[in-house]
Amino acid sequence: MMRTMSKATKTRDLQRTRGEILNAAFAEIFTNGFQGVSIDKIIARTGMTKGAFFHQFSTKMELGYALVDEVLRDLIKTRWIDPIAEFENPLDGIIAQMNKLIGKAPNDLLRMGCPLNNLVQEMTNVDETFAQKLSEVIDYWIDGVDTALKRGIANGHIKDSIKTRDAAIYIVMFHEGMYGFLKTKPDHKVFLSLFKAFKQQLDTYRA
Amino acid sequence: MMRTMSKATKTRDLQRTRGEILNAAFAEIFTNGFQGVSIDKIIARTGMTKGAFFHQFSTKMELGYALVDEVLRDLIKTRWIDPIAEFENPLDGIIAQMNKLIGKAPNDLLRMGCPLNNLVQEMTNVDETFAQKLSEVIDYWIDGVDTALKRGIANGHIKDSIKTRDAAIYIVMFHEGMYGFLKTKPDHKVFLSLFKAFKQQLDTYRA
DNA sequence: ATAATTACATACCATTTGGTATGTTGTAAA
DNA sequence: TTTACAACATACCAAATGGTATGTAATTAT
Repeated sequence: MMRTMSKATKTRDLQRTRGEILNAAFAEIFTNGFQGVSIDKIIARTGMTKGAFFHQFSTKMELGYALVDEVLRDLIKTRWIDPIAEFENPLDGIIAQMNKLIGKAPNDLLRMGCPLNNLVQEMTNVDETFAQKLSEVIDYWIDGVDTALKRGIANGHIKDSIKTRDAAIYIVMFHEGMYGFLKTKPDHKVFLSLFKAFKQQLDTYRA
Repeated sequence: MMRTMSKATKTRDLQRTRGEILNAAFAEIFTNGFQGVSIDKIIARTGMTKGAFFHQFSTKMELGYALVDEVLRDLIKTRWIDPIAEFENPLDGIIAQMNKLIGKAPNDLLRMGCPLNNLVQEMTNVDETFAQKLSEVIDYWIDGVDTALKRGIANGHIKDSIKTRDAAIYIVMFHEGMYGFLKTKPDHKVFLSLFKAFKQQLDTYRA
């Protein structure tokens, strides 16, 4: 019969271990890039061994794929899609969230860029499967924005003449472009300058 | 006395060798990233040996620095700055060049992105000197656009109320953002969608 | 013409890398 | 309680990596 664990915490837990490895990998890859990180460094960060690693992932590439599917996708959802739903006017939500997550980020965080965008730029040309999975997350993001904009139209906050998919593409591209650009110039003045142009564009969508 | 070379072409030429290595490195790094490329692969492409390589560059990093300083900077000048000067209205020049170099590029080239942006995203967080040198090239680009816009104001094509540096930052960011975004979605429709928004923004600068 | 130097070639090396083979022990079903 | 397997740990390996030491021939200065 099925028994949920009792006594002390289990010392061996497949999913927990997987999560810890993915977290360590995320941090390492975020700062050094996928190709700049070794499996040894990742497991060193977790305190585990190669046995644990290769029990979860058959190759380094598989770890990368899992990271995109299981971590990055969720990150986009949590940071850029779900919060927008809290706003009655999705345009205000998008603007508020950009200001919160990018505009108010410290400079050393800005220099690290966007985990998703970093991988897109590094890996798209290197590995086909990587490219596909990253593209799926981008699409997921675009779809999320698209849906939010459609809600804005139904809400009466956005002109119904606006082509929501085109607008969503612009919005996502601007997020990633901004992230990428601020890596070289992690300056609040630069953010404000770009932010202003972004808001102007979004204003043209308003009903 | 100084004699320019005669007879056959010199078999040994420091600058020529350096150029060949830099060209091979550029191609390799463009497709695999800096960290994804080995010195062996670069010299294999040139047909030279390690002796030649390390006579020019003391480390792999030094090659990267030289690539930014001696190749990427010139690429930006040739592709994105000089051509604009041919147009009386710089805004038209910027738009025409974007359409020419990105809009009319084949899909497999679009998937490779921008050599400069690729390196920015990959290396800024990895190596401080790399970040600095890349930042200098970005600044060089921004300065070039800034100068062009100022000429547009003097020309009477651009409103003199426009803050040219802010506009230049927006323009350069949009180029790199577009390049980066099209890596995941190398689709002409997507280009047109973004291109339209870009042109709309530039229209707000016109006198 | 000769010597000195520079531009490269060759051979080699310590370390790191992704990956494997094999052991050991916690855990759950029978 | 035993059995069986799953979740790891340990030890090891071939290949690739960045880099060096040293040799040699082309070029330049004397």
